[in-house]
Amino acid sequence: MATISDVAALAGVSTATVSRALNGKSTVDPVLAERVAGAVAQLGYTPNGLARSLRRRETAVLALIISDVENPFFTAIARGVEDTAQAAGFSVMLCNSDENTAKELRYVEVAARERRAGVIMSPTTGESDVRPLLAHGTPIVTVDRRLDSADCDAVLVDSRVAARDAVRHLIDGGYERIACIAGPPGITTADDRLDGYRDALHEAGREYSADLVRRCEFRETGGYEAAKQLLTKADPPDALLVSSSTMSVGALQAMAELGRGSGRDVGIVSFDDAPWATLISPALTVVAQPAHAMGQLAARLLLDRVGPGRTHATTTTTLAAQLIVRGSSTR
Amino acid sequence: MATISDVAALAGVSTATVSRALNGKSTVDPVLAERVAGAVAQLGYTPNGLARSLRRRETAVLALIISDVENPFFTAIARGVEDTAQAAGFSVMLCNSDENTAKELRYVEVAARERRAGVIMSPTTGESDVRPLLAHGTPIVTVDRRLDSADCDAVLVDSRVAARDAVRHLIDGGYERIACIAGPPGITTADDRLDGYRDALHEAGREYSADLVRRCEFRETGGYEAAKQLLTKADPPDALLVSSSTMSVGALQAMAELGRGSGRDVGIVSFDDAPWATLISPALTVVAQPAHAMGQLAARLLLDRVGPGRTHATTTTTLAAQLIVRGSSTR
DNA sequence: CTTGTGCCGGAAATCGATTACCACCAAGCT
DNA sequence: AGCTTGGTGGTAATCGATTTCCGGCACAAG
Repeated sequence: MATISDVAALAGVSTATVSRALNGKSTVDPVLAERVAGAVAQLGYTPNGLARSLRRRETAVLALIISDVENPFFTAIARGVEDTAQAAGFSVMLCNSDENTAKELRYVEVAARERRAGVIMSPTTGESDVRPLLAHGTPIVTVDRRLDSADCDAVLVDSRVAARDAVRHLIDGGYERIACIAGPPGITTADDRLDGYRDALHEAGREYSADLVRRCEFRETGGYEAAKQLLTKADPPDALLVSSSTMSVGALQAMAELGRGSGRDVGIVSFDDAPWATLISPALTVVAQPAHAMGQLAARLLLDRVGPGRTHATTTTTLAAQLIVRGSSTR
Repeated sequence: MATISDVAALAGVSTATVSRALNGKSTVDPVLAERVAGAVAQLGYTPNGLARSLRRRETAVLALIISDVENPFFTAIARGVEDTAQAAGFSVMLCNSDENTAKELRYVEVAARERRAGVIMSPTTGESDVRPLLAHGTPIVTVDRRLDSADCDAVLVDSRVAARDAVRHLIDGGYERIACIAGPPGITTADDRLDGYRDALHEAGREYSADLVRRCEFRETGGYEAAKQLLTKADPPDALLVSSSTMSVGALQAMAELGRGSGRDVGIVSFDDAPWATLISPALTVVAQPAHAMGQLAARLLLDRVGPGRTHATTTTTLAAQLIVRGSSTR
């Protein structure tokens, strides 16, 4: 493995000159620069990024901690983050927390230990432990979910309003018993969406009933179980507000098994637009979230804080979600 | 930022002892170990992973270079890789090459520069440049696609046979003019699937016609355009073999726009099982690939090569895909 | 001709850990 | 008693780059 000393020896200069020639910081005699370039090529020298980062006390790597890369919503965020980061010369380390605070903390510790330039996370809970990062002054930006345990930039969607609007839409459509399949307690978006659901019922003068609420993981099986339970009750709901597209896959499967068509029999509105939403019949009404843009923005905010003393006040950006009405929410 | 020297000073011992106490390599007097632990806690010390990696000449980070995290097939692979890596104490750096050899090479260089422990990649072409990795002896495992430019472990699916079987199935179902929507030339799976398509036609004594083949990106828009072109021909096909679920979304959209139902009007078999495959009507016949298992296996193979002189012969594992017949391929 | 002013490149310090090597001490053996 | 042995812990080298500091040289001004 060629090192900078090997290059220096071969080029007949000092390591300092090699470094200067390669980084173009200070001016170097063109003749020497040429010799260095030749030696680099001849040896196939690749600078050791670890040594460089150690000396410079900075890395060009961001960590992205999300709950699950298999969830298309987070995938779109990841894509936005990666696009922006890579354009700025940064790499992205991907971490799946699986909504598990222990796993999340482990990744936070790794990010701190490896001196990542910054961290973008969708925290499992508002109280997730990020002290290892705070101790190092590593900038943090949260995306999709709030973090109360630290003061940092946040890129959110107004889930509560979006959920309220979705339920209003169902109410306007004539649905009488609207149920809510919500995410696990403690996850800020899950709680917010449930609050929005309540808001809409309240506005319409309807009673809120815990009977019509199921809380489960943001996964297909969660949606399946929840929908099955709800629809096999003695007095089943005639509409569902589902908190993610992954859950909707399960919910729609349960409906199919039970012979309930969407729209006419059971109205359904799902969070997250999915590519397949228009392929099913009737097409799925969704609350589309600007996931890719969220990722991009989060990355930009984070990159703004990377580097020396960039400590402006923290910001919270709340983007609007868009209700896209299709056939599944009309009779 | 507390360093090991700070800890040593506070505990009244040398840095060597701190290191030994923390890493449990050599035995350390319990009294001193206690003092070290106290100092660590008091200072909130986190070891600098860069310094450690530099000295140890090894890192606990794998790079995963795939074309697109938004493609569920690759996402599933990523998940398999991450699960296995994280269980072994490794982190995963995610890179999107976008089927772009320049971008791919950039990531290969980063992986080499940052001395990643190993690289798992789905190369854009069989000739992708991985010399920077070879120069460092960084182990490589390819997943889903072959790499001819280096001798490394590979985890593949027998795409050719799978495609052949899928087309056979369509032929048996009575379809007469079967078209193929294939991926870009140069991508090994794309070429293999096309070969399999040819094999089946040949076996059945049918003529191969380039007219019935479209090559496009593994994306929704690619599938859309290709299907639209094929189905608006003077003599349109009555069945489609589509090379990925992302393309199928587009193809199904095109079919819907043109008023062609799947199954009866146009038979369709798609690579990659998708969660929504059973939600559409008729349900989509697919060639399911064991993506998660592929990721796990690739990670295990890679981890087997990480570390000193683990240089056993390279292996190629070819997994079978499974044809899951549903309604979209029967009249 | 001397002094001042840049500029360039080399020597060496530095980043923060791990680890080779050695000094020291206590215990065991002849 | 003297020597060996084994276990501990400190000193300093080391990983491979970047960067500070300084010496030497060239050129301009006085």
